[in-house]
Amino acid sequence: MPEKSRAADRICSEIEQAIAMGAYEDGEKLNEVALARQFDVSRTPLREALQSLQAIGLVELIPNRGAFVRRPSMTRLVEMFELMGEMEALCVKLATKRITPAQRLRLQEAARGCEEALSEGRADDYYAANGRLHGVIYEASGNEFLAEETRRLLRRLSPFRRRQLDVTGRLRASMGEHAAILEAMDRGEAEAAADLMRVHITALSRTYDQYIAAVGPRAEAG
Amino acid sequence: MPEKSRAADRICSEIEQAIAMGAYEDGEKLNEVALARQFDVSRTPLREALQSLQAIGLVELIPNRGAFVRRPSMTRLVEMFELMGEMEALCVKLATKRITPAQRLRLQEAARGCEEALSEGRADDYYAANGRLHGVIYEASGNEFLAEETRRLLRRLSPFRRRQLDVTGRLRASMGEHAAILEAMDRGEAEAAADLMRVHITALSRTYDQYIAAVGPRAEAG
DNA sequence: TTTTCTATTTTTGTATACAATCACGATAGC
DNA sequence: GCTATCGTGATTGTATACAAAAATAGAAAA
Repeated sequence: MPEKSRAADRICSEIEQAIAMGAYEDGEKLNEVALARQFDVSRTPLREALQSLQAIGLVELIPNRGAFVRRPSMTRLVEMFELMGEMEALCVKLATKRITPAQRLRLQEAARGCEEALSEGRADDYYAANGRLHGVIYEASGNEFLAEETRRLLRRLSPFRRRQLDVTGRLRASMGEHAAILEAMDRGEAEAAADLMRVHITALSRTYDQYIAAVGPRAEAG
Repeated sequence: MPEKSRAADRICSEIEQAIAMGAYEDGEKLNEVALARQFDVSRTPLREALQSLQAIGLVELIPNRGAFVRRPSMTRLVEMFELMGEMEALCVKLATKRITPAQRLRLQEAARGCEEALSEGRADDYYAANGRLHGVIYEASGNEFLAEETRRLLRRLSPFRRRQLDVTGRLRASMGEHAAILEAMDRGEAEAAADLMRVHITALSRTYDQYIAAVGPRAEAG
């Protein structure tokens, strides 16, 4: 697999990772030439990467001033999760009314995938199936724009995710919540399903809290 | 007022306007050198502008392929408004519980501003006060991230807005809806206030429909 | 000491040059 | 005739050079 083209993208990912790992202080200024030297590229692709990072919200670009790291505080992560929960809840609410038979099948398939992966203790498979399940719900909302924005927020939260934390007892509980959501959807109870999803995401958020508390506001990168 | 620095920003605004006005076909490829010549700049700031436009969702950048115009269809605009309505409704729901006394004062001030502007027939003042009113609600949600994302979506919708369309009878109706929302908030009825806001935004969306229908999928820029 | 202005240095923004990749058409093979 | 391969031109990605703006430091004045 060639991992070549688009230096800008590669740099963006690396810096994203570094910021999430706490390698930079919040508000810290990023020096373009220094970073360019560090990644062994010119300033051109580096500046592109900085713009991409701004789109993700990890840096703020101030004209004629430079790029400043915007590392989300714990408060902000909670805020982001509050919105994530509401958006997923909205997806479920709309999906309950709009889901197509084909989508319902894929939803059930994903749910089965979660069950099997969990019973066999395959964490990676569980996360994959879990991702499919949520993805189908976004799609079934019938609002492609909402689906895109939800995926975008998910991606924005992902660098701060630590899967291992889920592996305790949370995984099994998560399964049960999925089942409850799907049942509510089957009964056509949109609001109930939405509420369950909101709680489901909020519960997820707590594992992030633990991560943040563990890593702290300032941690070293590998 | 100096309108100088940051050619990239200027270009971005101009292209944004052009796309909104229908100067480009959806899916049309944007040639970098041609655009650079057109705006009399080099490719460097032009490419920055294209990235900014991608962040707004008006173009899609495909690696090694180029920039392609993504003009929202009527369907997509409706989808965007559906989400906008839900986000504003969420802001109201949270604000009902979390609003501070100071914010409540500013909310009432903005509402008064709307009334006065309307009674005096000053449309511009109305839009300004209306913007303040919604802005205070975003802020009062107590979720700064939600507020930012809502503002971002508002900005993303704004190029497709045509104020004149509101001036018919919609303006007065809008006022009444504001009043109803604020009253529900005062009574602490979060869900009711949220529902009112959702309807309020949806009603707004219909004026956009009219605009789209009038301008058509392909219109000429000024 | 504090402030303000200025000269210098640093850093950002833009233009240009070069390299890599893609699109397209011609040609060869089946 | 159809497909595949290759070569050429066009287009995107990156590096470098230059211009403009801001940060810094130092000196002069209050």
